[in-house]
Amino acid sequence: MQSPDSLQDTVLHAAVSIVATSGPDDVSLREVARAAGVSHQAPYHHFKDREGLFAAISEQGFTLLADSLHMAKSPTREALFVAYVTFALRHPGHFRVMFRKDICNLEHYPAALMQADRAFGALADFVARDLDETATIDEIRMTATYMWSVAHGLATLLLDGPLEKKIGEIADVDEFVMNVARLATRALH
Amino acid sequence: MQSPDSLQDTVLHAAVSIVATSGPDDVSLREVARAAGVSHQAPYHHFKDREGLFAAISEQGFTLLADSLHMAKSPTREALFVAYVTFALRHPGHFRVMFRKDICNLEHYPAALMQADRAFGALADFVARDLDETATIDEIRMTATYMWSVAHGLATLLLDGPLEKKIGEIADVDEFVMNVARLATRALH
DNA sequence: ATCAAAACTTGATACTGTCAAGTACGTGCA
DNA sequence: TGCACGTACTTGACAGTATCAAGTTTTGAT
Repeated sequence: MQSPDSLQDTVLHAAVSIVATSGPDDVSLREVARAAGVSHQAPYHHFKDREGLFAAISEQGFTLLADSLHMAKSPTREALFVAYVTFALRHPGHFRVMFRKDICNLEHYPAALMQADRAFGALADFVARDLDETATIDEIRMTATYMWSVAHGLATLLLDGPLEKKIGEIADVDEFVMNVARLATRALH
Repeated sequence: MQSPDSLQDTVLHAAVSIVATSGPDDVSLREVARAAGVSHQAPYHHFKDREGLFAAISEQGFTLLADSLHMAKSPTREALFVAYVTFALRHPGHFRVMFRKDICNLEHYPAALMQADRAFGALADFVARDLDETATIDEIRMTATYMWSVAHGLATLLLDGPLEKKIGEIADVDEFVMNVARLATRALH
């Protein structure tokens, strides 16, 4: 995207790029150091360890996602779906890390956790506004879980799953996502 | 589960167990070799390399999943959902590998791919039978994608995602899954 | 009994994350 | 000006890893 200046940005950018093309397992601190033209230990001054690097990617990713979801002013249900899936497809280098608790447990990174909560808050707020006032807490929670599941499932299946190879056959991916979104929202009254 | 006898089974079992508790990244061929009490190179006689080991896990997992989905004789829509999610929660050591294309590209493992197709075929067949005859190919494909997305999204969010920490609060996980399934199927007429 | 293949071992190489100890440099302060 | 100190970075070392190569043992069919 941009041309980063600080080593911190350079390393982060290189790592996201590797995740986007290969996956998190192929991110090596020594390789991003080489990519930045510095010694193998230089990145450790900006990230505590490998997990810290992934935490930074997660935080940036959830910030972008939360912004995307909040951006949709007076969104429709379909618009939220599409925003979620679109984020995943346009930022694979972030999305592939954000939910990988095994490589980065967000519980240990409050700043990242806050951005994650902000993203999920956008969905919860929408659902609370969208359902009529007779809805119980359980109904709201169930509905939010449902919406999130569809969007997350579709995003992961499109991005890395068996649907990926069929994307080529789909003329307009955005329209396909929108159609699934329309189908999904039919479950809500 | 069982007490495996052959080294191949022992190694496979140990790997699945590590994935279930820690994740695929913590699977080391040397560690499973140690667990089996053999030299660090012994596993290579049964699996071409690390990816081959994951392919074997995937094949076993998709076999189990396909069996589960086919097992549900004259299934309801909800039963299929529940079967999928239940499989993920009861076989995390398999499920966490089956969709990780970065550590194991099924395209290179025909036997595993066949089991995967068998699992997805179960869903596709059901959808084709479930929709009325006026449904177009696109509608069938869209519906199958939708159902799969909900089930897959819910499974991953429950297993590894932010919903996991809330599982404790959910009195009856099976009932919770069933309720989401009921909500999801309301989208289908 | 023999012989070839399968199952397994030992050894080496190149990579990784990370600890430990250094060096270079800018900035505030006396 | 000089000097102390923290930040950014380097060099070096260690243990762990996947995997190649080459050996040895075990086994099973003829």
